[in-house]
Amino acid sequence: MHRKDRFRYAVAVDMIVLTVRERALQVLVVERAKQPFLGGLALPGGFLEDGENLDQAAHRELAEETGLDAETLHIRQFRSYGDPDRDPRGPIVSVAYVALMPDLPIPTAGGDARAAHWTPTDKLIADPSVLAFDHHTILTDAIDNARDLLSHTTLAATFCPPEFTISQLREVYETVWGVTLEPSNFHRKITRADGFVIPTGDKASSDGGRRATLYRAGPATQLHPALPRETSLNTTVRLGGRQKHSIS
Amino acid sequence: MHRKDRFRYAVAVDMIVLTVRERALQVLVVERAKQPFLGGLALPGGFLEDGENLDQAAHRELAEETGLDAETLHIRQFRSYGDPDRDPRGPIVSVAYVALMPDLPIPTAGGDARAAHWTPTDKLIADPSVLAFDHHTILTDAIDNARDLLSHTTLAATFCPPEFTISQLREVYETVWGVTLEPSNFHRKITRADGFVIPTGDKASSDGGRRATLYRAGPATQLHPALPRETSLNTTVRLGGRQKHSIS
DNA sequence: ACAAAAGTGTTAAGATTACACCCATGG
DNA sequence: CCATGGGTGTAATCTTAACACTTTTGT
Repeated sequence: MHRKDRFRYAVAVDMIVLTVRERALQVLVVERAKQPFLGGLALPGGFLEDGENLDQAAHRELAEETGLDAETLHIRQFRSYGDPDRDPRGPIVSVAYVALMPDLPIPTAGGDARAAHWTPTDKLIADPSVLAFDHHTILTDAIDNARDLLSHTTLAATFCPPEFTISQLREVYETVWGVTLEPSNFHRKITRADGFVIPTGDKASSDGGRRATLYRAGPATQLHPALPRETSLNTTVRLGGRQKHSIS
Repeated sequence: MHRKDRFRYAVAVDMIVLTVRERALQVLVVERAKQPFLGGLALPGGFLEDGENLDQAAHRELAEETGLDAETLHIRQFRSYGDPDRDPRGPIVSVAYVALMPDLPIPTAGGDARAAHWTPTDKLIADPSVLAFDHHTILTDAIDNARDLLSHTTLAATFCPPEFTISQLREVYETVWGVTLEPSNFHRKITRADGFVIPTGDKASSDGGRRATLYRAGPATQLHPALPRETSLNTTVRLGGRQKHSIS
């Protein structure tokens, strides 16, 4: 290690802001207003400013891009990307943050000309060339990670509004995992998991059906036992005369 | 975002190299050979070199500090630390990597004067001032993360040599979690989990007891169902006349 | 009344726990 | 032969999966 010939990098944060919206997992993307990739789609993000730490930069960027104060949202550092040629402008290390949020309207982007908007993730993942830089890789990694976390944490609730029904929570799991879950068993499992959800006392309004109890997120962060993604609760499908699991 | 007034950082990788050794979770630390913190203890690591990506730097640093080729080891990026004042030398973003390895002798450090040596983690965690920089925080975060991962992944096997017995694997869990597990039930759970361990056909040598079957790590990475850290398999303790769980 | 969603009951199958007990080995 | 650790058997208990069925709402 020779003195003083250290390589220097710009450091950026990139935000993967996910929500469940219209029965699809969607992510916030911006249209780039400058080179490189002018006019292309990218994850929102930006460079660290003087004196800022990583978390502060992530919160600031989220506020700038979405107008949302991130106090109540789940924001968490995910991983860093540092390939020397990942950005044509030069050596840039990007620290990726994942934010999970309910399906809120985005109060239009701030000072930046580019506006953020929701996009279904499956379209972005299917074509790796749609997103600029290495953002396709970052998005894919982040979604894989989020999917894993749903099973043994209570994170799914951060996709829901402050008060929600068990069915809304089930829709989150079903959408993110792309499975169908058995409503009655799901209901029992969630309501019995200690500290996952707590009833508010109110009932949701209904459109053709019994009114559901409203819950808010409880204090628990870990879900035990886990909600298995591949084996249980998947609804059975009858083909011919015998039963088969939809996933097996 | 004003053009060209980007803040620039040096980028370092820090390695949290963990093993289970002498019935304790131990970590590789080095004695610092220069300022700052000259003579103090720190996690091994170093700055990125020209053209290197993050993973390459992590592998290079591990080889330099331990002489070990990291092909077979489990190395994984963990998280990044970027507080502006985390290093007195200036703005340095550190990308922390966790490596889990069996209890191998460290073939003495390479070109660097400082030698790496194993240290029990509990001593380092108990006194936050022993480690230089923010390495106490980094180590604590990494260990918490590793503990969580053991329950629903097959990572515990990466603490074992290429061929190992179920008891050795059990010792890993017991040591990292600080619990006692019921040997017979643990045996069944592990051997029945699909793809976790596969028998080599050989038997281990014994010192007073039946010779144990040797296994090597299987292809599975996720463990299902998970090994619960808090509730099950913990051995019961008899006090007075009735049973109590050691953890409950 | 009817459809549709919420939620409870029930039963068979499977997993977990605690512990008895047999097996193999070194001293 | 006996202490020690490896490993199987087993019964009580708990959890899960599947689905029938009741409750509550809007149309």
